Amino acid sequence: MAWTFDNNKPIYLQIVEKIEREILSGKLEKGEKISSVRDLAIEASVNPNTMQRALQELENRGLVTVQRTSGRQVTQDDEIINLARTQLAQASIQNFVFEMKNLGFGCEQTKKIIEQEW
Amino acid sequence: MAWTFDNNKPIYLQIVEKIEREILSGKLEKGEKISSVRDLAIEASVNPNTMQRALQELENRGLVTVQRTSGRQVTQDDEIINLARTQLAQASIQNFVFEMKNLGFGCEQTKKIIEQEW
Amino acid sequence: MAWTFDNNKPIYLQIVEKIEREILSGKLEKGEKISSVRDLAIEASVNPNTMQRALQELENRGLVTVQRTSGRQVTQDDEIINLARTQLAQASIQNFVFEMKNLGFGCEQTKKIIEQEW
Amino acid sequence: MAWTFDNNKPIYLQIVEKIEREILSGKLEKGEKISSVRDLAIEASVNPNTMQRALQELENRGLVTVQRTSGRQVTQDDEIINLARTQLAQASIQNFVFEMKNLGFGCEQTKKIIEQEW
DNA sequence: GTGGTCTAGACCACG
DNA sequence: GTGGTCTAGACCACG
Repeated sequence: MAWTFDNNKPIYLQIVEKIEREILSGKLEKGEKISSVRDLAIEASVNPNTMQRALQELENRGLVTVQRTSGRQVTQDDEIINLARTQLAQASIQNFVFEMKNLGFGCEQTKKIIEQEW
Repeated sequence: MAWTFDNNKPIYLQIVEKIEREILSGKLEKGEKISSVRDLAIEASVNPNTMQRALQELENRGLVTVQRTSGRQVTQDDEIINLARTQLAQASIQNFVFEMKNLGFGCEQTKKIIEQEW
Repeated sequence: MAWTFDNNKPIYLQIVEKIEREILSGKLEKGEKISSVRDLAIEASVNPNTMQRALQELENRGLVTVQRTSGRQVTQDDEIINLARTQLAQASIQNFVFEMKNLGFGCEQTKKIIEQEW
Repeated sequence: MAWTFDNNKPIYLQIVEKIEREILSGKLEKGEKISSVRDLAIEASVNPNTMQRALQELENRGLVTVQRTSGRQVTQDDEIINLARTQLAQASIQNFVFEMKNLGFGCEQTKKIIEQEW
C-alpha cells in the first residue's frame, strides 16, 4: 500500500526520484495531470508537507509545472525530459562501470552478465 | 584534502561504503592493518565518533577485525570478502539493468555504451 | 495571450498594479470606459471574481468609478491621477536610490547607467 | 524588534531578500558566519522552519554555504556575489527606467530627481 | 477543492 | 548546540 522508503535518505528525496523515474520512463506522460498533493500524500502514507516538498523539488527541476488552482502536470517540454533522461543515464552508466571495474570485473564479463540479467 | 560527502546520507554510512569498496577492490588487502580511528578521522575531516561508528559497522559485516591491543585489520577470511563482493556486484547489476530498461534503453544499446565508457 | 503573473503575490494585486500603471501612463485615458469584468477576466485568463476584486480595489483608490448601468470608467479627476502618479514616482525613486546605494553604486555612476539604459 | 514584513508576499522570500541585500551590500561579509537558524528565527519573530526555508533558498542561490554541524556562512566565492549584485542592479535599473518612462518622466528630469534624492 | 505558507514541536545525525 | 526532516494542523488565495 504505502510506498516503501529507505531509512538512510530523506523521504522527500526518495519521492522525487520515484516520480522522476516515472516521468522519464513515460509511465507518467508528457503533460499528464498529477494527483493532488493530498491524494499523493495519502497514497504514499506521508504527510502532505513532505509530498509538497517533493513536488516542489520536481518543479525546480522543471519536470513538473503548477497551475495555481488546477493542480500540477508533467511538463510539456520534451527537451527538459530528454535532458534529464540523458543525464540520469550518463550518471548511471559511469557509476556502474566504475563500480564493476572496482570490483574486478572486465568489460566482456560485465557485458555477458548484463545479457543474462536483462 | 577531506573526503567528500553527500549531505543527504549519514556520513558514517558513506565512510562504510568507501572503505568497503577499498577492501573489495583490494586497495586494502586481506589482513592489512587499518589506520587508527584518530588518524582516519583526521584524514576524513570527521569527528572520531563518526569514524568509530563506521568501523564498527564494518566489523559487524565481518570485513574488519579488531585486536584489542594492535588495532584493526582487514579480515583474513577470503570467503567473507568474496561473498560481499558478489552481493555488491549482484545488486549493482540488477539495479543498473532496471534503470536502463526504465529509461528505455535496449540490451544491445546498453552493451555498446558500456564498451565505449569502459 | 493570458497576462503573466508572479506566483508570489496575490493575482488581484498584480492586476491592480497593471491597470493602475495603464491609467497613470495615460494608456487608459481620463474618463475612458473600461472593459467589462467578464471580458477583462477572459483577456487575463483569470476568474471573474479575481478581476472583480482588482477593480474594486481601484475604485477604493479613486482611480476608477462605477456607473450602475454603464459599467466602469477611469476617473475624470485629474488631481487623483496626478497624486497617484506622484506618489508612485516618489516611492519608485526612493526605493531605487536606496537599492543602488546599497549595492555600492555612486550617484554619478548611477546617472550614467540610466542614461545608457534610457 | 521583530523584522517587519509585507503581508502580500511570503515571509520567507522577504527574509531571503533582506539577507541577500545584506550580503550584496557587504554588511554581511564574504565568509562571515551567520547566526543559527534558531537565533535568527527569534530575532525575526518567525518560526524556525520559516527561517530555515529562507536560508535554504539562499543556499540554492549559492550565496550561503552550510557546514553540517557548525552552521552557515556567507559564501567565499566572490564571483557568485558579484554576479548576484550585477543581476540585481540590472533588474533594478531596467525596472526603474521602465517605471519612470511609463509615468511620463524624461531622462534629464529623472537624473535631476535622483541627484536631489541621493 | 487545489496549491502555498506558516506555526508548533518532535526527533535525528553529527559533534 | 547545529542543521535537517518530518508530522500535524491551521489559514490563505483562487475558483
